[in-house]
Amino acid sequence: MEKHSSLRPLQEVVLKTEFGAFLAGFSDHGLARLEFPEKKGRGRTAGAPAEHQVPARWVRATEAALQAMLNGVTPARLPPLDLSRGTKFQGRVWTALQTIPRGKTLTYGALARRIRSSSAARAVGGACGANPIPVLVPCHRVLAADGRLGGFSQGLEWKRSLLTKEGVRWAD
DNA sequence: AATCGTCGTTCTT
DNA sequence: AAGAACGACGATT
Repeated sequence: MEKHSSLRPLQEVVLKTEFGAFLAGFSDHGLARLEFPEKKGRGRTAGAPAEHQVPARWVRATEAALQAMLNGVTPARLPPLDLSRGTKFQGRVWTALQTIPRGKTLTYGALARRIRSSSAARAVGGACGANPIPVLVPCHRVLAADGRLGGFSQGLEWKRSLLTKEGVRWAD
């Protein structure tokens, strides 16, 4: 068995969507990272040299799931997710995030309580920001306690867009 | 609106 | 190996 796949580089695959080209990073265990489209123009033309080393169904599942999520629809199924690359605490947060259903939200504080770290709301925010698979691991469903959006590492526009498509309303 | 408590992570010694 | 600094926070004043 591999001693620690953490250092091994991920196999990168470009995912073209109607919202731009995302970059998926796969480990031996599944999807480990998802990068958003580059800001201006400059699409991802990457040669994806190692694409053939990634199971085709993982790629297909990722594409389909991403496509669904970007349209506010719950994916029928997800590719295997490899969330093993974070700290223990981050792992708990990322796991908890996956239990928030479409159309629902939690506050950072509520999420903290859910993982039994009731006073760690702020740290939870940090872990959300470190979420390696945004969108599929729905960190956009976490709002601030005052009903406002809170932050989003990929830019608040994405958070607004995703939540709107999921029918969620928030405070300005 | 300003301040302070809290806690995991990251940067500095 | 500590300690300081830093946030996608929250409660208080």
